[in-house]
Amino acid sequence: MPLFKLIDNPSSCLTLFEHLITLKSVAFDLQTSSLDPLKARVLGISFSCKNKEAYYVPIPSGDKEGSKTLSIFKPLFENIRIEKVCQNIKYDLHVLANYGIRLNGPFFDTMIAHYLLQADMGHGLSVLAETYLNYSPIKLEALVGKGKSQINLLDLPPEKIKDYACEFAEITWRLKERFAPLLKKEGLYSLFKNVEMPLVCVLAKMEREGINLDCEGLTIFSKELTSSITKFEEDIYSLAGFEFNIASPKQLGNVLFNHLKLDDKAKKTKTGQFSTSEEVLSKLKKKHLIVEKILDFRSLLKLRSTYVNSLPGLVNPTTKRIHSSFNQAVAATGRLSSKNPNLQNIPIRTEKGREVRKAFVPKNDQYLILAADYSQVELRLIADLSGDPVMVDTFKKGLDIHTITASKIFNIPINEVSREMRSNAKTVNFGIIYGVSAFGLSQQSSLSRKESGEIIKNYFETYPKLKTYMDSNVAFARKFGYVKTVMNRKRILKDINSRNRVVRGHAERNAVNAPIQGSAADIIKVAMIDIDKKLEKLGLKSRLLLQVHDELVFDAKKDELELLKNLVKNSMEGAYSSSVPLVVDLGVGLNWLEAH
DNA sequence: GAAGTCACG
DNA sequence: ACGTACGTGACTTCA
Repeated sequence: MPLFKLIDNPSSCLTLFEHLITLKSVAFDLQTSSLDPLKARVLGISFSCKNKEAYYVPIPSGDKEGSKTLSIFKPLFENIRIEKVCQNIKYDLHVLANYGIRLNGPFFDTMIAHYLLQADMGHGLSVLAETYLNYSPIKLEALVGKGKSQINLLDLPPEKIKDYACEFAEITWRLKERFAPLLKKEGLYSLFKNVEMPLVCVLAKMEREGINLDCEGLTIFSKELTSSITKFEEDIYSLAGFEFNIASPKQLGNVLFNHLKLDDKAKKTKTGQFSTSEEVLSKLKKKHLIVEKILDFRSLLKLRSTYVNSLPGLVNPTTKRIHSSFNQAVAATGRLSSKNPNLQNIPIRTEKGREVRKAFVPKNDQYLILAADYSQVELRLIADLSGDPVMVDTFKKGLDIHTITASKIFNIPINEVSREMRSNAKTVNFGIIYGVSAFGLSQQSSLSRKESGEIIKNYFETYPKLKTYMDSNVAFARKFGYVKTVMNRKRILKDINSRNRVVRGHAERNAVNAPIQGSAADIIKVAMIDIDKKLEKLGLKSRLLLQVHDELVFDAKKDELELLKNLVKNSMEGAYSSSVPLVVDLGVGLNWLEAH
């Protein structure tokens, strides 16, 4: 039987603290009043630093006393010599920050450790315990119930929480013991120690900082959208001859293909329904006036529901800012993701969409928005990694890669490259990163399938080492079952030797794409850590707010602007030494759109 | 809760 | 003859 002990009086708290402070590493877990890290209060802390042993310290309710118990452990949390072992440490970082406690590293986050070991599996504590410790932990549900009758941990006495909380910390401890040697064995320890763990703090700061939103602007825009939407709705009903729910793909498909018979061999989705996707509808524009109206209607509806109407509701009433959360352990390639709200997919491609981006504004009139983005970072990386002399040369000379590509694949002088040619070349360049096929390229561009095939052939003749590089990635994956990035991040490709060619094809494209997308992710993470360190060291007021894969967004204090621009550019461009220069473009403005 | 669609890099 | 570009998250409909 494990030793799980309830520590519920001041003197035993002190004894526990005096023990823990002598250790090199401590696992802990917080029980809290809310899943929202910015408002959660601590109800209890469990500690473990030994197999089969853990302690649960309940925090009495009422802020004053809560702070008192927490303050006993504050020197432990802030000690920079004691490793803190947690499952999803960013959450604990936030909750302790709510009490003015700064949780200091070194950190060992078991969730992120496992993300590096097996990116495309789940990283929840119970899955990990089952997989690595052959043990099924008590479910939170067993304590608080589920659905409507779910209660808050607040309403449970400490004795009922003790076993659950102790177990959580003890499992976290044991997972660390498993994962630390595995990370070393797999060559992932440096990425873990020097990139992912320091990044946790940076992300926590970004989330806590939030970003300012111009809600009034959005309210006005929402009214505009609504009147356009109503107009389109009326037009669509009259063109169809009756009313229906345009937002229902099922009803829409019925109207377009059964009533109006716009296409005899209309594409179906995998469930047998008519597809009404933008891709399908775009090709039917010429057949009937209704089609374009539907496309416009849908794009406006999307803007209104996903952004214009919902973002203001996500402004935190206390801070008056939007606090997204950045997930460090979901994207299989090593990228971050953003949710609640997702600030990595704010519109920019259409005129109406850009109105949304305008609503992201500086903290106050002493600040501006600074946006810094890597120019074609993935193509530069593929040039670097393949060592293709033609592509490397193009970037070294600072030439426009898409124009040069067009000139070479269409075999015409640079100054005769048309807009359409450049655009097609750009599509091919992107296609390369994704693992092109003639079909895929023809879908994305104005080219036929045959033309696409020829262009891909030309492309690889132009950049011969790119083909070699892509093939070698696939061959590597076949042999070892994974591919890796410049910082040794791995992506396991279990289907790379599958007998099913669709499944295998997907894995093969991943073998090409993951090292590129993942390396770009590694590099911007290094830059973020470096920038954060410098902002801190110089005591600047400017703040990193968002990361959008190849872009960083800042609240830039006006009197720090020049300094900040230099600092950011240098950190980003210097985050990786490549045989081709990494180039960062900077933009400044009164909102996020202007900063581009 | 799955499916379809669409916003971004 | 097959199915077909990489990675995410959020909203609406509908069973």
